[in-house]
Amino acid sequence: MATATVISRRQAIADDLRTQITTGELKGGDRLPSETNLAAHYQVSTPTLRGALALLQAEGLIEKIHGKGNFVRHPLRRLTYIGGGRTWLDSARATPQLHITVHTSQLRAQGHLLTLLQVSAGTPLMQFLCIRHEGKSPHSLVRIYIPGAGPPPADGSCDPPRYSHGDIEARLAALRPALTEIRERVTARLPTPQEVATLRISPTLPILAISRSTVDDTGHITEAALVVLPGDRADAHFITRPMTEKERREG
Amino acid sequence: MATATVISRRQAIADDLRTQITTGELKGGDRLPSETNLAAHYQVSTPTLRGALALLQAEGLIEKIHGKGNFVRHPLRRLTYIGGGRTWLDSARATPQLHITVHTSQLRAQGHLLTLLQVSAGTPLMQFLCIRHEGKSPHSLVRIYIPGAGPPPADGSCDPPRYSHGDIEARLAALRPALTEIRERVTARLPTPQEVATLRISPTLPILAISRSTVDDTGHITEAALVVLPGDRADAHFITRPMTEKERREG
DNA sequence: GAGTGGTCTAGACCACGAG
DNA sequence: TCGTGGTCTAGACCACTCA
Repeated sequence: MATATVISRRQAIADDLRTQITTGELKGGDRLPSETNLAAHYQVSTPTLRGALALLQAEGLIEKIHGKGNFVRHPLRRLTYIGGGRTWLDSARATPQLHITVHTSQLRAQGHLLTLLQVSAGTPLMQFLCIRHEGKSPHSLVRIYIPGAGPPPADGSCDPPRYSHGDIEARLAALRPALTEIRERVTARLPTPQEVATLRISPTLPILAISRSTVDDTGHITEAALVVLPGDRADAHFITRPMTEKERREG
Repeated sequence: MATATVISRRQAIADDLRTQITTGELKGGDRLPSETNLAAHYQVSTPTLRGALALLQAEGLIEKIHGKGNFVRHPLRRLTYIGGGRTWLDSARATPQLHITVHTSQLRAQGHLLTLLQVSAGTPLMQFLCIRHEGKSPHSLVRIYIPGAGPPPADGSCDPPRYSHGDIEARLAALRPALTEIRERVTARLPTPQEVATLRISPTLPILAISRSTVDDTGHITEAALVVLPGDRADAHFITRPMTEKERREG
């Protein structure tokens, strides 16, 4: 019995659309026909057709935008996060057409931030929410936290002060000379519904999540960051010098 | 407008089942009620209920077995890969009940191994395929490659020589004093069908993949490894000492 | 308001596993 | 054979985008 390869309808449709995309018949930025039309064309019901599109979305080939349509993604520009504090500088140089929007806010430490920053609950924090864009599509997401209140707002205004990404770079660079080590914890997980929305990715597209703590020579954490990198467009590099014999015994 | 959190039916059901699992109301190995019964209990249609189960499967909480039912996975023992060459020693100590099976083979370099090991096609390699088990379930997977032929088989026998995991550790440790750096490239991706089979995981469970190259002081790669860690049961830590000013200028 | 995707329904039929 | 999960249908209704 050659039941070995029972190709489901959604697989067959996904295969067809995938070859149209990879052969260039459908180019990056193109809008697909509406799901209703596609369903009629392939003679399947809409849920089945949506199953096919979900596969393509999980592969990062298409982008679904509610109310507008399904769009072929531009060929993915792979970005490399570099560990050890050399993080965004190199990649920003390598791909200058990426731009970053920053939202600044102040909040008080709670939840997982307590362990990440090693502070007690209620400690004031500056949060920098940085979203990288490639063209009009969101690419990746970083939240940077710095303990201690930033410059207070002029009056009772709710608007936090505005910072550019350059400001943050400068501020982080200023912290560097005194630091003793950078700890980076890397996990692979599915995106949260929130991340699905802001990054417009599939709920089944793996996320490379990095939580980074920068420790100064007094043992305090001067900065922490939560980096969210969709797995289809980013990876991370770490280069480590070997420990000496002495370090290995003590470590 | 409080449209911010419209919880879908499948999310609500997944949340309910998830808390039942994490609180221990449903234990590892338990079989869930049939999808038809669950759908009746939650008063939803079967496709909706299956959507909820798909979420739990992607999180690694349940395992679907066609024709038998849906089963709660045994609680996951989280393991930490430590970068920079201190890789398996610490974690093995921390969880001694994990055991590792090693399959040794010889092959000739080709494909992606060429760039990983920086050798030319056809170079003989030793491959150590290490599978970690926790009890009877496979946990994670490492392939270690060392350029150069190992001890040749006694005669024409196809069986490669057998090594224990300790042998490999010893061999890697012997390489360490002369090495200059370890490069680790970390990605998040979906598992290959092969990995789905050998690790018995969901096709939508994110994988943390690490490819590691160990470079000696002559610039040659003495060892490389491909580490496959299911995202629900492992993460990776990297600790970096900061570069000096001199290093930063040169780097 | 017109058109789009997002979610859901209440069934149907097929494929697999075990007795 | 029976109960299970896997796939699919032909609609319905809601939410979002844009003119």
